[in-house]
Amino acid sequence: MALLRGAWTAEIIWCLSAGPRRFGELRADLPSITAKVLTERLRHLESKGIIQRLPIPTSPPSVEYKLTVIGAKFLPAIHAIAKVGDELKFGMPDSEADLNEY
Amino acid sequence: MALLRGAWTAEIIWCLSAGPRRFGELRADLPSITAKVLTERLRHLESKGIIQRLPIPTSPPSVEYKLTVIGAKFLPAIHAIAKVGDELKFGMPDSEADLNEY
DNA sequence: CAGTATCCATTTCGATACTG
DNA sequence: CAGTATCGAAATGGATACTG
Repeated sequence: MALLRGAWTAEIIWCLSAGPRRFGELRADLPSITAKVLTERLRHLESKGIIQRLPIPTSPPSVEYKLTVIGAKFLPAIHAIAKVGDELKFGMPDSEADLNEY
Repeated sequence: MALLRGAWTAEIIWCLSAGPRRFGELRADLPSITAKVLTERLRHLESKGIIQRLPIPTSPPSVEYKLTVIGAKFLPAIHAIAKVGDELKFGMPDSEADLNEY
């Protein structure tokens, strides 16, 4: 949890789960994140070894971010979280949810 | 993620996954949480419908907290998170982790 | 036992403006 | 394009002391 801390963190990992992505693409994926916060989160995740930053020396410059092997280990957890989110947002079709009190 | 926000939140749900638990028991489970923060988290989780608070009119008074049906939906996600945590702390025995770059 | 009441430090977020 | 610089607001966390 300490590693997933902070707004957007899980969402960023989610976005990178489909493959490497550039800074601008991440901004587009996360419509309401600011450049400042995105940079903060990316730097944080990088410092924890969860993502890797790869500057590509083109002009204009571009930078790619990708999950590391360590970062990929979070995917099952992120998917599980996303699944709960969906269930709570849309409900489960043909649910038996209320049949068994926990 | 918004619902799991805050330190201790996931740990509290984890503690309640084995069954109802009283305030004092939760404090014992989470050795370094303060009463104030525990109360805050419990009230928050209650307001989101994730746990239920059941005062038991004894003397001295005791209060039980338990997961709601909604709260139980978080368990797969919490377990997945816990699993990653273990992997990162102790490493996977006989790992093939590094064979496939993500 | 199960909390409240204060106070304070730190972290985090967001908006806006600017740059190599 | 991919950031950085500032600033202020808000959320969060922790310590300590007190209570019905």
